Amino acid sequence: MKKNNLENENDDMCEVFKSHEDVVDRVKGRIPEESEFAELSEFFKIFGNPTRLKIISLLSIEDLCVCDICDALDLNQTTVSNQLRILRANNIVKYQKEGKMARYSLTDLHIEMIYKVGLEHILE
Amino acid sequence: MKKNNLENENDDMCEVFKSHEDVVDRVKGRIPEESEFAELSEFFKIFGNPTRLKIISLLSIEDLCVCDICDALDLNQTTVSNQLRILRANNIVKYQKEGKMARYSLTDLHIEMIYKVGLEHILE
DNA sequence: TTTTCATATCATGATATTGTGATATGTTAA
DNA sequence: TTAACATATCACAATATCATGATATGAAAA
Repeated sequence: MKKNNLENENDDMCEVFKSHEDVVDRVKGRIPEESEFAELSEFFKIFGNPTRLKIISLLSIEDLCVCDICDALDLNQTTVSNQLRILRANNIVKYQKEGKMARYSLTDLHIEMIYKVGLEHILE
Repeated sequence: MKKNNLENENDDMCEVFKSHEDVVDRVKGRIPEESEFAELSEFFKIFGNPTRLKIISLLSIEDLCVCDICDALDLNQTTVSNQLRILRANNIVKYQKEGKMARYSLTDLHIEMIYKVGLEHILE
């Protein structure tokens, strides 16, 4: 039994979880699907770790082999390799084998953009 | 005792964690400080949860009260309120009290940009 | 007052993520 | 072959995060 009378346009009451039905209906139809939110959150989760961010930061300057990343960040090889695996699995870095070495680079410009807008945000 | 001879410019060996010293020295000087990576990863961590992304997605369409968010996302009030607290603490949403209600909105355009670039990335 | 409602905080068990030691793989040099 | 090296994978203890029930706060209505 909902109110049909519109005698007050600025009625801001939510009346026990019934909320503003018109507003709710409008926005509900304009957001992505469940599965896309799941995928997107997995993607952003990758940026939520300082080690991975450092790797992304380095690779936004130039392509590097695993060994150089370890050295530049003063991290052990297992740690870097593990994080690179996660970055690869999430399509954030790619690599090219060169003999014994693996040269890593960022997958595309989206990655660099997100990293830089984030950095801008926290520095402002 | 490092090699000084440059007889081979394309020498790609890393010689046991000594890596490519010139490259490493160059990039090391161009990345942010430890504390900034910590802060930035905390910031991005917020985007790494589907519930919070949904809230961000809704608020990128229009400002909403807690009740509307619960209803639009079919989530219980505690969950939404908890995530809003995290979003507030991380400067991702702000709110305005209007009587009993709290009307939430995104803090600034960076948030919307990051959300949208991420969505673009996973949809391509 | 007291009641009702919108929102916030606390506490917790379930689950996920972290860095790292041990070890494996695969490539090149000897 | 064997040895040395660059990188990858496995396993796990320590830690962090999640959703949610119980409860608190604070504003407006009665």
